[in-house]
Amino acid sequence: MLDAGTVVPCCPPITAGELSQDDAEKMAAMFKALSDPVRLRLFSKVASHAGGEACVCDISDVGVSQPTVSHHLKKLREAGLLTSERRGTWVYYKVAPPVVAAMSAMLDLRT
Amino acid sequence: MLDAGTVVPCCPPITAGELSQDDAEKMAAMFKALSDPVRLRLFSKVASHAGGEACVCDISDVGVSQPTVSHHLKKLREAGLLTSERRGTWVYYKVAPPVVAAMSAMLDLRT
DNA sequence: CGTCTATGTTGACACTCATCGATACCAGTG
DNA sequence: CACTGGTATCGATGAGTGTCAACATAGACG
Repeated sequence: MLDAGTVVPCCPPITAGELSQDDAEKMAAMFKALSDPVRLRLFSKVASHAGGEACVCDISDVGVSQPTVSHHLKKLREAGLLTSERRGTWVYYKVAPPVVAAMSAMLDLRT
Repeated sequence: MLDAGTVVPCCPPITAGELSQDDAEKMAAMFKALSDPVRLRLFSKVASHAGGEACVCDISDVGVSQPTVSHHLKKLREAGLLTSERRGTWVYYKVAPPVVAAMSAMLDLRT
């Protein structure tokens, strides 16, 4: 699939040195995934759900149509921030802790 | 100016609960500022510079034209991630720690 | 198999954005 | 004052993106 499960966190804190072109593109793609209000809300709904996991049906009331929700979830998946799994009728999304941790660590300003 | 110095960090870790529409829009705007490779590189150059501060002339070799660099720095300023100050001939940009810290804290997955 | 519900995909459209050349603004220096 | 170098703004353009309606797919159930 397009799950981008191979995305590997890459970078030390920004204070540690300039990003390479490559690293900048990788990290920018992750930030871009969270750069839309609808995606941020979907992401927060999954992350704050019990076990960091939620069914699409539990989180899809964000004010846009169902295809749009699906589209945004795909973006979050491709960015490596979420993973998805089908269990019977429903599809469950859960957060990918390593990737999120990499973003958080990059913005850590402690020297 | 448009410095958006009034942008206030708002949000607890995503694991703590769903974001409101308003908070989602605020945070999305910050993430969007870092969602471009050129901006990320500019930001990392400033953040990794001595004192978290750098002259535009020190950081503008990112492979795009001077107007484009200026445009991206403006975006980072408007998002509240950087502040700027003119000192004589040169303009210096420095990181805005509270805003960056808010983004980092939001992605903290500890429960 | 047929049907129903949940989710993903496609195609189209309006809108935003990154980029550049040209130009304007600002502060020294002569 | 004119001139020069650093930075910001403007206008245009091509690429990218969020959104929806329509359709497709997948599993459950009879």
